[in-house]
Amino acid sequence: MRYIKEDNKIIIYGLEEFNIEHILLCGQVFRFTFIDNKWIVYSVDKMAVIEEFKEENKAVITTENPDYFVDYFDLNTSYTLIKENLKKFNLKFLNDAIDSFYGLRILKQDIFEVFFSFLISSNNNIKKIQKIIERLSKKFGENKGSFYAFPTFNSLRTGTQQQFLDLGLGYRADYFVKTLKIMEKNSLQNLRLLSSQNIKKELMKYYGVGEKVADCVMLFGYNLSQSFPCDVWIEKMYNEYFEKETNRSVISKNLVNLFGNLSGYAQQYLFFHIRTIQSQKSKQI
DNA sequence: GGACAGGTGCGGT
DNA sequence: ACCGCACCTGTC
Repeated sequence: MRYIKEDNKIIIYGLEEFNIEHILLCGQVFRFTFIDNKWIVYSVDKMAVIEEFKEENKAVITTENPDYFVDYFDLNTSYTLIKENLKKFNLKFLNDAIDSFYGLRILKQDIFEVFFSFLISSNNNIKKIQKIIERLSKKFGENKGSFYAFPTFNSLRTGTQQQFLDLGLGYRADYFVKTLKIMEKNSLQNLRLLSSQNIKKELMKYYGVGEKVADCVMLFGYNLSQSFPCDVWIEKMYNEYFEKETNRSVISKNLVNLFGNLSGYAQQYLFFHIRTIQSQKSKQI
């Protein structure tokens, strides 16, 4: 895939490695909207407008921060290579998933935003998570004119349990209060320097962070692709295509052993695939 | 109404 | 270590 960076835009040639719907709808990111045939993506205090031109096989990203979004969309990584390597496993359902969601990419998101987004995600669905984050940004984030920035730590730590409850966090309000308290001493940035095993251990010390959320933060925030977040959907997939196993920790470990540093990519293709199949099934009924 | 959702912490073994 | 259970809240 080739791209050209200009003052206020990035032009991407080759949609086989960049499909904005596949990128945004695979569950890794929550702040985006679709207006007038264009996608708008928000990251921390920045925004980008993405428009695809299928007939010309190109996409145009308009933004005041092209450098930031080249990194955010990980445009210097070849997904053609990743897909080739994943296909070497000769798993039909994985190959089908890759063919269906060919233009998917794992975003390099801000660690703080990822952390708190996935702290909300426990026992929760994407739509609800998006609404909570929207309200959270409006309440605690900086007003940027056309949108609200994701809250900063200093802003969020002024929040009370009642305020978080009012935003619809439910029992996760407690996760926020306690985790923000812990975070006054340990910063997320410092964890970057540790081994992946220790990062996971440290992440799980925060209240409300279990293995699944930790794996998501590792994959989407620290870009450690040797992570395979296992939720109900991956569990279903594993039981259907691999073997019967109900312990999600075991499933995750087995899949990381199989896919190595391609785990995160395999997870995204498979997750999207199994969820799409499931929602098609429920529409038929 | 009641079951369920993209998990986690807690209290039992 | 390994289970089973309760849990806010919106949606079907």
